[in-house]
Amino acid sequence: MKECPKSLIEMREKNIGRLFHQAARIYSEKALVLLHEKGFNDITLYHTALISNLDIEGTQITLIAERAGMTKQAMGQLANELESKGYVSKSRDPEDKRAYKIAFTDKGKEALEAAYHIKLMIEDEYTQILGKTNFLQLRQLLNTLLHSSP
Amino acid sequence: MKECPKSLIEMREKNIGRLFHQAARIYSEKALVLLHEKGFNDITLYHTALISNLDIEGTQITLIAERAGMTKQAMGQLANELESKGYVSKSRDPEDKRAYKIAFTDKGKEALEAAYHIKLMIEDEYTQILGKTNFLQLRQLLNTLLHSSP
DNA sequence: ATATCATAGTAAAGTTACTTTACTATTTTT
DNA sequence: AAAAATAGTAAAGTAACTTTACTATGATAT
Repeated sequence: MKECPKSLIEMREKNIGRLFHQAARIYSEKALVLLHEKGFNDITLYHTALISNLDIEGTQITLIAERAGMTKQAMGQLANELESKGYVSKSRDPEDKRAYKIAFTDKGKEALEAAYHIKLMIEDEYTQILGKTNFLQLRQLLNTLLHSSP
Repeated sequence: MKECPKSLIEMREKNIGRLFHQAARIYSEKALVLLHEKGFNDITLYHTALISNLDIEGTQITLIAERAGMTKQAMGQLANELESKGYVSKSRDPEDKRAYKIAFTDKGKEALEAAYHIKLMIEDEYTQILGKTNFLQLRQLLNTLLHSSP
């Protein structure tokens, strides 16, 4: 019978990976609830893969997919869904007849703006918990980690 | 035509929620690659929902499910998969004939130990990037955030 | 003691968020 | 003008779940 070091039991407590996951999940859930409360209740977290990679002046599906790190098929599907919900428009790119330009509709811009305010609200909440300096340092540390990790 | 404040464009850069997500994803992917390299290549991230909530002395399916925040059906399925892969055993709980006790096999304990070393390796890498004090503070700040956020 | 309610787990179907494979319509390169 | 690359679509498949519905056992209330 293999023995199991005590440390393995403690392992779960402070694991930085788990902390990242929990933090991410809590943030997402909170943001989504608030977005739904503001009336945009047909948006899921999946949709944000498109929304958060769409430029104001419009973007091709393949480029959005690349930015989001997913296939163009999946992004095409997302674009259709968000188009039918009225958040984005889909029009032929005049410079390339194969391509489409996905762009925000007015409703889409309103949702984006709502999302921005929610972001500010949550950051405010975190600042109140941690203090301004600590919050800024948390963000800075995460940024450093992500930019230096290959 | 709705106008779009400039700040919305910058919004994506420093969003703390996105930082959490990216950090979590990068950590997970790295950990999984290393675990596969150590020979445990039939484990997915999904499986860690069971593994990381299993006590050394064995745990009932329903309790693991509760800890992982998922249904007992899903956890039952996970338990069967990990049993067939040889990482956990499934035996009737002598104190409750309805229940099963899921426990690590020797192979499971080896995988857990490997996971522990991988955790240490990644933390070490992060410490080298950020410095010891900063790394510890990052973990502390995340802990504070998660424990005070309702 | 026994009816009833709760709990542990299973079975099967459905859903979401994707990927893979295979295709068409243009554009670019040669 | 032919060949190769690119933008997008279509349809099927997969992973990671949940929902609904069930059985077996245990706890509680009379």
